[in-house]
Amino acid sequence: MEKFYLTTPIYYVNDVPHIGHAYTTILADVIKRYKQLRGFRVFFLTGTDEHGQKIERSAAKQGLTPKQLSDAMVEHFQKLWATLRIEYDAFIRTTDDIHVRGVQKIFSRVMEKGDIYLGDYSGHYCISCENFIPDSVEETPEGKRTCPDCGRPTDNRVGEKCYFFRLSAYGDRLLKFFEENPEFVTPRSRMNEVVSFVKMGLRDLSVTRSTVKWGVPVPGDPGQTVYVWFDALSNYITAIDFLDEGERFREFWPADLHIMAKDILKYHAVYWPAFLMAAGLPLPRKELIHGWWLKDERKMSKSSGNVLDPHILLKHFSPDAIRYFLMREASIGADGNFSHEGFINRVNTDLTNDWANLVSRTTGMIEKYFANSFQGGGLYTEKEKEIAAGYRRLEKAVLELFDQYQFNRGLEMIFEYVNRLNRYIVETQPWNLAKDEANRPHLAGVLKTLCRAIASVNTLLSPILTDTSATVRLIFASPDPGLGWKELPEEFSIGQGTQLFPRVDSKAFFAEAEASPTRAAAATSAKGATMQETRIPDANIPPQAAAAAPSAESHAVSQAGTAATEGLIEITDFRKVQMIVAKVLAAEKVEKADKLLKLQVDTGSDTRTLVAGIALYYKPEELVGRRIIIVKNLKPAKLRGILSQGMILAASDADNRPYIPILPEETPIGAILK
RNA sequence: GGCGGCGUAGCUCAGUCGGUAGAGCAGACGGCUCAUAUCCGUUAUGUCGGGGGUUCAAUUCCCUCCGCCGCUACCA
Repeated sequence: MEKFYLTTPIYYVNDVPHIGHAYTTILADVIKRYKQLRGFRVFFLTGTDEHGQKIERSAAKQGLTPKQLSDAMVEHFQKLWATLRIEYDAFIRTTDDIHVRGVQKIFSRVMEKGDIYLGDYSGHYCISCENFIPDSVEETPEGKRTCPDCGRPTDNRVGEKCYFFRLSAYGDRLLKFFEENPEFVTPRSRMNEVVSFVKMGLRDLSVTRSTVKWGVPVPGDPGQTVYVWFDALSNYITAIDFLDEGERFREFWPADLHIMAKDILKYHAVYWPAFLMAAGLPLPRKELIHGWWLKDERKMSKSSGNVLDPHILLKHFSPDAIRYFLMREASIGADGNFSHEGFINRVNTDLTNDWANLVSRTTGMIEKYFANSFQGGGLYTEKEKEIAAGYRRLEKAVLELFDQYQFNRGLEMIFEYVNRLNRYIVETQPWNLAKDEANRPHLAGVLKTLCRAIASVNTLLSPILTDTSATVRLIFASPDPGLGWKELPEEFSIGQGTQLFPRVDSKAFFAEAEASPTRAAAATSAKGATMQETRIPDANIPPQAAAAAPSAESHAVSQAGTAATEGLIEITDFRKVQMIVAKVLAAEKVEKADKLLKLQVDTGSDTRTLVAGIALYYKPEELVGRRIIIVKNLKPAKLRGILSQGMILAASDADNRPYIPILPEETPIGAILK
């Protein structure tokens, strides 16, 4: 029996589980059950990431130890997984002893090999981001540096020593591996992203922190703790007894499938394989990258308050309905869109009207015409044979799709067949056959064919519809849970039919959903399932209000949309942009950059650095002493390693040549433009 | 700015290695009554993002423009 080892990311416990976590984990569970159906010996791992300063702090805030906080959060996750019928084989916590010691073992091994070295780093460090400031970030006149990620000034030199992983040495080996295993990352577009990332060159990675106490101590150097990725990614092997390289490890490693959302691709597809190469371990076979769930076309986020809490769905829908919707509605790789209308529609149409109703009308007729028990044989025509043949064709096609994790397309085909069965009932008209005693054998043949078809289809649905498939199996007394056309005997009885999927009344649902204050309880960031959320040092989550999604206001306006108001903004929108007068104190060209000028400006309230792409047209000395207009509240961004805290306003012609408005000498510095 | 992808019925999407397009949902009409007012059949609509080119013929190939998404950058 072939083995199959699959994993979800371990979820960071700074937040309660949201729909993104649920999606990843349900997907994993569906794959597990499907693989079992195909005869694999499956091991399914999930868990939680519990280390880091963030946990340390929020625990302190609540008067708890980090472990106590983690324990409470872990309970949330495990409860939800149980409710959603997730059957994992192991739940790893990074605070587990087996993990801590396992990480230390890998660390030591890589260090002995020489790929982890003690760096003599004496630069700046940002405490809040737990990150080093690269040397390319220049010092301010006061000897401070600004963190490129959060914009906070810092002159901390706490990280004078830390350990680095020699990632730079693995670029070629990674590229070779990608070339030989083009299917390593699925879908292909994600593989391409990884390849181009590696081709741009890799820098060594700091893998420890002396500032973080809540973590795995570095062996032989307890002042240092192992940092995020080295700690977290290792769970995939520590959980299966890497520590003593026990039977489970020897049996299941390498993993056959790592599942994750797109935001942690780089860490899994670049760092993780490199770590494993360094440790001399085989690499995982495949990584499946899925998209995020959008809510009504918009990204879910705490700030938008549109995060979807699985618990609210569970109040109205069965776990099967939720599992079905998530698997049916999004194709792997693309972002899925979640709307309550779409959800209700999908569940009512497919599950209630088509599938449950098919079961219901079949059981109803068997009860009515045969008192739930078939005695004697049946008459079978070409049509009945075609139903069986149709199932065999269906199963072949569906297995091919499921093998590629294309559950949405497989389910689509299954429901085409369900429709075929409903049509078959109309074509054969059992209620008319029942009127004439002479037709009894044919009537029996029709209904028994339906039983066999339903029992067969039910198996295909069983990885997704865990509860109802068990019920259906009971009703039709089909003992064999395996695949294939179910050859039920000629004489058998069925159980009492039940209502598999109660119809959800959308009006009632919305009335209730509007009334319940969804936001408060479960406000969380709802990227897909992310291993680390805020532990990702350079996660680059795009700012919410920025280009991607229209703001609520502008959306509403365009919806209301007469032509006259199209594209117009409210005065409140305008006021969000703080434009002020600033004086240029100093200007210089940025090294190794043709177009960039670095400016020091006085904003009236502070002195800050701006970088502007104007070097082709303005000389530094032209600008010094001038009063210009800047956007003060623009999110800082690093350009060429320099943090730009704002933006110069300039007119721009068709060739992108800038024309900077220069204000009169007497304009007060810091004056607001409005 | 670079690389990649996308833009097809009111909605969600499939598809065409060139011969003017489909599936589900929503809509309209009809049929059945076994079933959770469910099921089955018939059916309207699309200048297949705009423009140009190659061709007997383009939605499908090429160019260009517009819009959107992803990664990335000396956009901020």
